[in-house]
Amino acid sequence: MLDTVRQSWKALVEKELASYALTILGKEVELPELAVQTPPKPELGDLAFPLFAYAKILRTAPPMLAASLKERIGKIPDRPLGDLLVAGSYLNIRIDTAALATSLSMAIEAEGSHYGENRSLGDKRITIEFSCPNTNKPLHLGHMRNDSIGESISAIMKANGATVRKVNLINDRGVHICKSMLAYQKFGKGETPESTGMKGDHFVGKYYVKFAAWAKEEPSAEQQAQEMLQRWEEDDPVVMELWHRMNKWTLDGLSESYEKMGISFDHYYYESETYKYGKDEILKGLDKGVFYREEDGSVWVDLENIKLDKKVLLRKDGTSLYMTQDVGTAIMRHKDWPFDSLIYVVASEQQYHFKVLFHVLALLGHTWAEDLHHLSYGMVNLPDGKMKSREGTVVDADELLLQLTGLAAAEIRSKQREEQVGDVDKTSSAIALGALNYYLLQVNPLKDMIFNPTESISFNGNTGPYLQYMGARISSMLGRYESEGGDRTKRPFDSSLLTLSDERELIKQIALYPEVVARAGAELDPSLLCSFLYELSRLFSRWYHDNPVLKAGSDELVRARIELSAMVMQVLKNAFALVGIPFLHSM
RNA sequence: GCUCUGAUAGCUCAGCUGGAUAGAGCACUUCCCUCCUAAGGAAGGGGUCGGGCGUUCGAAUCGCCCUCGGGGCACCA
Repeated sequence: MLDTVRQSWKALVEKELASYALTILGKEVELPELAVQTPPKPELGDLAFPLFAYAKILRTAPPMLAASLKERIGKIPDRPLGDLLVAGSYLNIRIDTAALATSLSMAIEAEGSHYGENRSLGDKRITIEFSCPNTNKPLHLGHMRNDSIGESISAIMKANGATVRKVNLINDRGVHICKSMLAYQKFGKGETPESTGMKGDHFVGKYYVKFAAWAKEEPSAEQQAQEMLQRWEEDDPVVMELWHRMNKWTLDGLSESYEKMGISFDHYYYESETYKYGKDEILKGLDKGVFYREEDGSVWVDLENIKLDKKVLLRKDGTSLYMTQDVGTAIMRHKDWPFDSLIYVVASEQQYHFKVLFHVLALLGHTWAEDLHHLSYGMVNLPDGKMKSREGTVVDADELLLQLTGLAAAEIRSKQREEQVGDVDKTSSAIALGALNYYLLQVNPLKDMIFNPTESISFNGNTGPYLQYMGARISSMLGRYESEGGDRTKRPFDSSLLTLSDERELIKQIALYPEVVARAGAELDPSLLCSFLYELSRLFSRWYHDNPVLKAGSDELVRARIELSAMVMQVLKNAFALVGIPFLHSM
């Protein structure tokens, strides 16, 4: 909505520049495109057009040019509403925020939870793969970053008009899975998650750790695990029974974690079912002549034209590899649910793998291979270095969430807010989740991030709970307004009363929201929404601290400020939904 | 060796399709609850934007070189 205003001013200034050029030079000239910027301070207006670039061509000093343009445009009778300002070498515009507020209010009223969405992705069908845990241990912080990003990007793509299918590929086979099975067989003594009261994934994880300890003393441990894998591949009934049982334990545990973290999927794939896929596809490529066979029987792809090396696609014994599987699963997924685009949310260490994978799929002639994306995210490190499972520095997901929830509950109690909050457990879980998602999504996905436990459990400053607090404050304010007989659906309201600098800033920020949604989608970057949210909350916070809303004086001013607050709340709600922050009416 | 990626305040991060005195949060020093929830607000100190050269009227932002950090380059996943 802000963009419409911006574009109409830009077109107008460009037109006047051209006409000015004609007057000065007596002929038409090609002028550089006009840049539209935001002035650094509110006093300088809302839009800025730097004029440096025209000085030479028009033989006019930029401040002079700004003054001329101001005069010319000022005379145009049907120009857009707003004031023109000359600020040094810039021509600035103070837009008519009252008019903007009126149209925003109508738009938000009409669109509600859909305000900010767009149809830029049309009805594009996008499959998004994320999470993809192993079934031998519980989730840790690294998974949480993956899950937060995956869930958020899915929501963002939907908000940009796409139809999204979220898929999870469970890594439930392989030698690492056999390790926990083997350790359980040797040391488990028949205990179960039920008998020990442990969550299934933690229970299985315990045996994975146990295997590592045991392998230090028993040299044949690794080999025994390999043998078990062999038996698994041969469908040995004893191994299969154990495998089914232990996988169920882990998956039940993971489901519980997902549920708590607000993560869900439209479809689960299991590597035990997909790991043999892909072989036929590779052979098809061989027939087509896009791959080649070495003398020893292995199948390769030459990646010279994308400036990479050669890559094996099938072993000499004809068996599959990681790459083979991924080729197979991509094709199978497309058969299951024909997509236009596929996004993999996978750590940045696999960039090479995906470059090759996408190229191989293109070589096989799949048209959809042109729209494959690796949403690569950086590692999560701790202040004193990397997380290392061997050194026990891994931050466990369930534990962290539990700790955060406990702290939130303690905060509610210390403020004696139990009564207003109602369900303390539910509210503290929501606060914990908001804190965690915001902390993880705040950083640009591409970058490595440092997870500071002390900072992450703080609810002050630039945090999820700060945002939730602003939402809750507005909610209770609106509640009071209505309980005191106010009617906030009554329209129109007098937007011309919103003249304070902070009010103008808030109106612009609200108007900016749809653009942020679009950009977050285009750049696959939820952190843009986090920055936006923080800025919106900070503006609101400052404004309502200094300016009474319910006690503003006149009914009209109260009504106008209530409307502004309600708009902020709706935008907070909508944006929260895209970054996994639960909206709270009270906290 | 080849390649991708990063370096901004003591710490964690924004800003990077070039533009006006480089912004937040935390931490530190002050101040503000007879007033809609102080999970808040205000003020202050703190920066040669890793270094150099270049392009430009103008560079944290673009290009080249260098330094340092992280990843990747398996018939592992």
